[in-house]
Amino acid sequence: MSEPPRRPTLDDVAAAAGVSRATASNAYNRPDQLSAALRTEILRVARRLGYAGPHPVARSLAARRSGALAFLLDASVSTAFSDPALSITLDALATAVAPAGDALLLVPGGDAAAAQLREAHVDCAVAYSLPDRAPVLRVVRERGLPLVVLDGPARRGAALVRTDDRAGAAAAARHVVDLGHRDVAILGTPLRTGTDGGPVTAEQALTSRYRVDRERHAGYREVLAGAGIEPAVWQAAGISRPAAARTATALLTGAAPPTAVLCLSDELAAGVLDAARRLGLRVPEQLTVVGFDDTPTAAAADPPLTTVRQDLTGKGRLASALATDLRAGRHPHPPPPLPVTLVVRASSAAAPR
Amino acid sequence: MSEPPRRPTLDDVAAAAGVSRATASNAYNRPDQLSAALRTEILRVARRLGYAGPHPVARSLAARRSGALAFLLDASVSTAFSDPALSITLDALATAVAPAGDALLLVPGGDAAAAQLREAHVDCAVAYSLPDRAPVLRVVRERGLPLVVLDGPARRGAALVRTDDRAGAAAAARHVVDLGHRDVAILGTPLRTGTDGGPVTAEQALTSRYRVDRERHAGYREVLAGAGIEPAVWQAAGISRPAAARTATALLTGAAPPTAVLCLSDELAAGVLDAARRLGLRVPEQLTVVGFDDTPTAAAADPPLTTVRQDLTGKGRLASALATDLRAGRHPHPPPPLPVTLVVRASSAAAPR
DNA sequence: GATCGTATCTGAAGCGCTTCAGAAGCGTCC
DNA sequence: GGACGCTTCTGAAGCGCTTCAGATACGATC
Repeated sequence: MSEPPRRPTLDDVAAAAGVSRATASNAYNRPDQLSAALRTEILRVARRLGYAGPHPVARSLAARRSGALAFLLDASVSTAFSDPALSITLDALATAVAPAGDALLLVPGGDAAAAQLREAHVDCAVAYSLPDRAPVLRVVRERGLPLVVLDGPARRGAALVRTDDRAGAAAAARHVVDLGHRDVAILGTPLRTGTDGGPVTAEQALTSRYRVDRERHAGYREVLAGAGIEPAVWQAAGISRPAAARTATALLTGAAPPTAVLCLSDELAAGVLDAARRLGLRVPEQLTVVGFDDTPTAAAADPPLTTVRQDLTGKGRLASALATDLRAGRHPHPPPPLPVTLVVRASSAAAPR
Repeated sequence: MSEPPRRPTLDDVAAAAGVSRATASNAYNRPDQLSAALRTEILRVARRLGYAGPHPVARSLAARRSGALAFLLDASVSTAFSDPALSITLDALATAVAPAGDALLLVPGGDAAAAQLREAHVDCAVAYSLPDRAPVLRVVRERGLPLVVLDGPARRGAALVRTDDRAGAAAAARHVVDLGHRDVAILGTPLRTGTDGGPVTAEQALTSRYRVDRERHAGYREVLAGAGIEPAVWQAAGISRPAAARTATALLTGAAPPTAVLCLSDELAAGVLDAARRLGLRVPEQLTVVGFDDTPTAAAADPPLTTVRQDLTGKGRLASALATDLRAGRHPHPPPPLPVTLVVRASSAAAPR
């Protein structure tokens, strides 16, 4: 194995073109600072030497900016991405930052997250629905990184993007109450990792580590309590559709099966539909199921899910805009919560009598 | 808004601790190069000053390594992640590189991909099932980045991780042939973007831009042709389950409905199950459906999918190992194709007579 | 013809760190 | 008592680039 030849640097290009390094640099960064002819010549020489452009790391060091944002996840990659709401939001964010040449550095949850972020070549962090005391946020503070928080937790100095989850949940609950349901269950995400799923107390649900979950539970409860309904609250075995199906099977075959299930996400709701189908329960005649988020899963479900729509794409784009402000040293006004809409489809109907 | 105070540097720490910069550096990077007592003292001083550790970018420039790999996707984030096979592979890769402090920079397909990679602070790239002439690979070459290719396309100098897709497809086809099916359809991924889905010729399928697809189509064809069967080959409207369901509805209600559908992924197969259910077709009695990959979707489907298992986690781990070799300047031996296994579940049965 | 503005290019000072070749100090060994 | 080997620490040379304050040249301006 021969030693790989040293890659050319900007100095090599400058020397070969007979100009100063500053001029060679300007050929790449400030075309208006040199004559067009010379610029062309420099780029031609660069190509001849096999120079691929200024070294990104050196460029960042000198210019004090890096072309990447850290995207902080709560869970492992496969777990986090088992809810399409994440993909959609992330997609919008990635698409919004791409034109500026920026990319996203994926920092999954886990033991290594803090160390990864400590070494990350980023000048901004975007947190996606982290639990209240995520250790990785400490590194964000220590490094003094601008922070955009999606969904929570709130942090001083950070820009918070949130949806009016409570109002959305309230609308969903109102919907099932109006349909005459009295035996209502709420299916939420796992309150702690590694659970098999099952009933929890309303208090436990309201003190979830995730802001979004707390808000949604609170919204449901608000309306249900107002209607004199004490819902059964269950945590699913995971956030994926199959995990929800497992838990829903237990819920629907339990001692006091509900006639309506309010779910904290569309994936969970789709899992409930799967479980109901296997149990021979007809939706919506015998069981009403309501989701949350209005991901493609909702419209494609059988029957199509009644759900609470939130603008996931707008969320990602807003995060990008806030990150841009923060990186530029501007301190944007806190945006208002993004609105939600109840979308009534075919998975909800009057309570069986 | 006051000017933010300049963040302390290693020089500040060294000065405050009364040592040279080299020693302060060693406190972080080579604990064996200084006395434990002094090291503790230096770190104490650092904490007092609010020094968060060596600046990652400067560190990378000096040490000539960066703590990140680029993960190159063919499509947008939400599209790419609509197949869990990607999440699982990516998860394994991310988990494997995390202990070394490395993270993954997400580079989605699209116009900005090349520019993003040109600016990326990475010292290795991992390509996930890119089409044959992905423009982003040109930047990989220009920058001289080590490259690990998952599934394809092969590139000289790159480490290629592949699965024995052809054998897997052949096994799936053999299975349905042995069950007596003669009217067989193949449901593949879109051959070009933006298609509505529909029939394609066998030749078109065999010249897909994706190596994996070519191999799987070839494997099916090999066995089917040997049995004298000319399958109907369809491309789905997308790689997601709902997209597959749409196309499958057309396929199953067409002029010559198949009794068995071989699908290029589990998501596609799940979509076929959805379509069949809505059409009142019983699986497997009236229709046999076979998937590919054995993602969690397969086992959780109703009925559970017969599919071809490949070791997605192992694939991600192998990619990590190869990347490590490449980054260290070692040139690993080309690994053999990862093995596949046919997993027979409840979605396949003898052809209706 | 002196002054000025403009377009173009350069020198040099960093950006914040790693690392290598020593230097210094000190106990050991024969 | 001098050579030797350790451990511990330092000086200085980069890593490859951006950018700012000039320098230079030249046609325009009054």
